[in-house]
Amino acid sequence: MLEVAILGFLKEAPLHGYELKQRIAMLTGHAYRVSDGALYPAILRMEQRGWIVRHQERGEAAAPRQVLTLTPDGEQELLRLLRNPSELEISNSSQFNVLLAFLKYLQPAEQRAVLKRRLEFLEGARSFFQAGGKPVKLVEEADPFRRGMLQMAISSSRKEKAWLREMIEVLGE
Amino acid sequence: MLEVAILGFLKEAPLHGYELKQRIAMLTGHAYRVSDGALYPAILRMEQRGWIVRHQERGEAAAPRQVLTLTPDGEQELLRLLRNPSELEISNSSQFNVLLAFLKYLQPAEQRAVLKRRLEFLEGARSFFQAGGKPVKLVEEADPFRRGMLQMAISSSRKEKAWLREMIEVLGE
DNA sequence: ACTAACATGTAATCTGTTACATGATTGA
DNA sequence: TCAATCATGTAACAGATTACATGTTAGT
Repeated sequence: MLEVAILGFLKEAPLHGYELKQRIAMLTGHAYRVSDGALYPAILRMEQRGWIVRHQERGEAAAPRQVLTLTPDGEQELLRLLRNPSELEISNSSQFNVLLAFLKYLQPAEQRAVLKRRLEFLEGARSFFQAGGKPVKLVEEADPFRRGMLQMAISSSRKEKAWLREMIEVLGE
Repeated sequence: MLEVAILGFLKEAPLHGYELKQRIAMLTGHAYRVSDGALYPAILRMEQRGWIVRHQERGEAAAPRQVLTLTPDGEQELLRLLRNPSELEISNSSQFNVLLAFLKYLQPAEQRAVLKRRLEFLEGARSFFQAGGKPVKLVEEADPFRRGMLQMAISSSRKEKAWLREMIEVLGE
């Protein structure tokens, strides 16, 4: 996820680490804040793999900025990651949203394939949420907190499925 | 998150590891599947800390089940975790949902405090989602994938805030 | 005969969190 | 003067992923 986000934002424009951190926080609605101890080692790793290069620039304040630019290899890696999402990236909303944020870089047929995988996941007879081990229907759930969860989950799932179906049709075949 | 889920489900009833895995998957709408390499070491850790005890039972098929029971210490730990959620657990929807699933074990005033923290997070002037570094309004977002993200995020956020306000009022003062 | 579900674990490796470490600029 | 924002990094530790390892039972 971190890697997709870094590569994705760098494809849009060269950025330095601090800026990446802010954009990732915004992208996820501040639900995920990258820590320095995750970000800077990740940048270093990706530099060593040849996906990004850095050049120094004097900072606005404080330490000099390490401006990061995507290499052709990095771009290929981004596309590869977007084309082949893991099960986690398909099933987890936050992870999937990161994919969605950079899906524009794929071809329509590839975009369609990713959206279809997400739709199939959501459509799967997964009857989520349960109390005593068995799936629970909204009306049967007595706990108001779980009722709330269920209600919100059902409503967002419905909305997302409708949107996915529409997009898949537009991207069309 | 894993620990809250394990302790929470075990407060409902003694369970073995495999069953815990299934319940956690259901709880999260299959968005999060605990791997064996995460679950069993976690169980061992929690046993060593005195939060759970195990007793063997012959398996229905396969290996003998290690049925896990919550100790009084484990129960205290669960309550402690529910009362003092981290920023991540407040800000991340999936994490927050796990809290919600076991919030019934807290006192109304404590429940209220947790819901209020979540509401404050959602209400914060965070203007989430962005394209070029600045917050973006729905109408200004050209990328259909990001538009979709934004739309769905706005709608679920609205729904959740309304629900939180209602619950907070019901829980009183 | 094979696959899925049942059931538990370990080991290598990777990644993340948290805390430490440093230091400049801007605004209250 | 103090806090916030800017800006980058390292180190100790905890935790997760993936693959390995083993074996049964029920259904097709």
